[in-house]
Amino acid sequence: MHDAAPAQSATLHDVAREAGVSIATASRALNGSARNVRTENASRVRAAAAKLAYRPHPSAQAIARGSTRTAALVVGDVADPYFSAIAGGFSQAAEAAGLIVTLAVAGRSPQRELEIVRTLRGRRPRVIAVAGSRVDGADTRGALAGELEAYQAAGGRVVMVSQRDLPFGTVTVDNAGGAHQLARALAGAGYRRFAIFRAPASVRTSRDRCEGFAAGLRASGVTLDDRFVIETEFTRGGGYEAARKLAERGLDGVEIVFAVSDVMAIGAMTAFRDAGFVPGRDIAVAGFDDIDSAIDVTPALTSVAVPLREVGLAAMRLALGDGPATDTVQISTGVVLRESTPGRR
Amino acid sequence: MHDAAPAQSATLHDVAREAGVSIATASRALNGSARNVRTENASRVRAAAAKLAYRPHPSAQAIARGSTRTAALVVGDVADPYFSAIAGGFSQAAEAAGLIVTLAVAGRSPQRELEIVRTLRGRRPRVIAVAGSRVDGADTRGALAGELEAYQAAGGRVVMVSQRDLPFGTVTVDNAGGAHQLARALAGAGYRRFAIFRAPASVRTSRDRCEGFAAGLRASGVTLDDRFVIETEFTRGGGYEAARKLAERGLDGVEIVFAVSDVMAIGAMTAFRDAGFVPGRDIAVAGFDDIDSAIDVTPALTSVAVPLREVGLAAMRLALGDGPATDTVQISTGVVLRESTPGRR
DNA sequence: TTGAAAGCGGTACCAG
DNA sequence: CTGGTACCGCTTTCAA
Repeated sequence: MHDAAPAQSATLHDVAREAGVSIATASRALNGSARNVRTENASRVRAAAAKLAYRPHPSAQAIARGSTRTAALVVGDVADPYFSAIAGGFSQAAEAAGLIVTLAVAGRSPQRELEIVRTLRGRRPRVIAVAGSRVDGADTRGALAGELEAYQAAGGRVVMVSQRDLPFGTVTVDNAGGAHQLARALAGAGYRRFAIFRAPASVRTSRDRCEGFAAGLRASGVTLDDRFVIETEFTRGGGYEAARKLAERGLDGVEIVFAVSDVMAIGAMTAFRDAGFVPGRDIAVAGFDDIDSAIDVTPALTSVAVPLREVGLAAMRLALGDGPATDTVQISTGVVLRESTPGRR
Repeated sequence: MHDAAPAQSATLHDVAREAGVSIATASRALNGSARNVRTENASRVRAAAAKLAYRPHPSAQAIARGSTRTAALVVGDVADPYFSAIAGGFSQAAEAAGLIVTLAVAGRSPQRELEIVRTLRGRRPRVIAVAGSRVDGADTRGALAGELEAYQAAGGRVVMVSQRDLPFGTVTVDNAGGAHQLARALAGAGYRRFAIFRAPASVRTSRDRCEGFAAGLRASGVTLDDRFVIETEFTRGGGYEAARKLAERGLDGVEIVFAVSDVMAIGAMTAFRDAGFVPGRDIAVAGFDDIDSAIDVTPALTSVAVPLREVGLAAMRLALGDGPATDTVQISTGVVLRESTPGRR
């Protein structure tokens, strides 16, 4: 006994034969634009299709009409709540538009990101959205831009999520503005001795937040001691490490830490606690993003709310909209004060 | 001035012409199986391809060779750390295998899940992995099974993630066993008056964990009062609500809550705290999954560790492996005791 | 309204 | 080893 040949799924051809019409008619009845099929024929075709469990072959359609029904999203790391929230919004909007989402994970490497965009482009999605952390000065940047430009020239829609540094449609988050406001609010709450946990300067998001924060302090007349601007990894682990070191030195007189992302801030809080300091009492902590778990940690984390789902939705809308392909949509942010920064005095 | 025609990307045809060879040779040089192209020709073709920035058209390849290079993953909700961790593992393994991941979000609705699988199937991915929360008794179950069977009969690989209740390859998590061990450990720590926060009985994962836990209590000689088996939503909000109500009644003498997932448990802890009870001191809490944030909440959450990334990896391996299409891989779980259950006495 | 037929971008078999 | 060519499944003129 040998393997049964895998049952091939029915093709349009089969449906047409079953319905006793030409394959052209079948095509028109099942998908077609101008509905010019006699109702009787149409229903016979539909019946045949149902009977045979016919499914159109998207690849065939794609190649025949020169366009697909997919939207591609590149993220740094799906498991990071920042990206997964964006992905949630994006895929919701995509589904609403009848598009299937193709997800690629770049693992925060510009090199990998470039490879991915190259591959993706070959698949001719209707839109490519890139939500990785843009990194300055990467030698791959020019190549990435070139790849995306070529894709766009061939009719694709490009959307960048985060900062505008390439000439494509962009959904920006008001990182600098949010950080500025946060700094003012914290200075207003009486804090004077700040530390900042930031990612390497090449990470744009981190840099923008950091600069906005510094500007906000300046505007509030607070001096920021550069020794306390600590560079670490843009992850929970990075936040943990930075906090651990600071705690080892007995906090060095620092009253409050601003970490450029909530995951870093949360890691930092745990590190402080592990070292015997009570976050919110011995040391205040603030983050950025307002991810879901910000309200579930103790004390609840002060943060800058970024409507991440909305960012994903906006990216899709921008891609599908008929505005110029280089529009920028700015998503605004807002300070949320919680118990991790009770204030001084 | 009118729109420039979108620059079409180069086709194999163009490459062949540029290289001065036939399109068949070009195809062989660029992709082909048996490499039987004179080296000189091969390099000319490659040069031409590079010059023209040629990318093979996956849809065309798919239709020509009758198979795609994609793997589809259906999840309940990308933004849920449970699913996003699985998605992370899955896409890592997929990339390693040269497959592109197509992600669909079913929003925890069996109806939507069915529609999605239908659509997905049409796209002929190499594998379809379904990680949604399997729900018993949904009238769509038979239809789902039928759809997947047809897909499999046509040569596709199906992998279910969670429990084995359909005759496909399955990655199961030892939900019952882990919950059983957890119950024994907690009973051993001196707890006697338990409450359980569970999802509706139709949600298999929840039921398995619940039953395993109850069995573990029985094995430890602890009686579980049915009044304290509380049904709620399988989300953070569900955990929060259940805890809020319990707190309203002054905890009713309950010493410890087992929530069938960490997100529920974390929501519950926040609710207890909001109501003025200190988790870990006034009321112990345990969860399941051991998601990342379990160690960042206060007190750190006792849980059952489920290696979620590993689940995703295993799903992909199972799909690509050449074992029988109905293999089951069991992912084992382990109790992690933390400060949210300090023990009594 | 309908069918025939010419592609869409590639693959693979078959002679040469 | 290489080119010619028949498809793959579907869409879309073009005539009838």
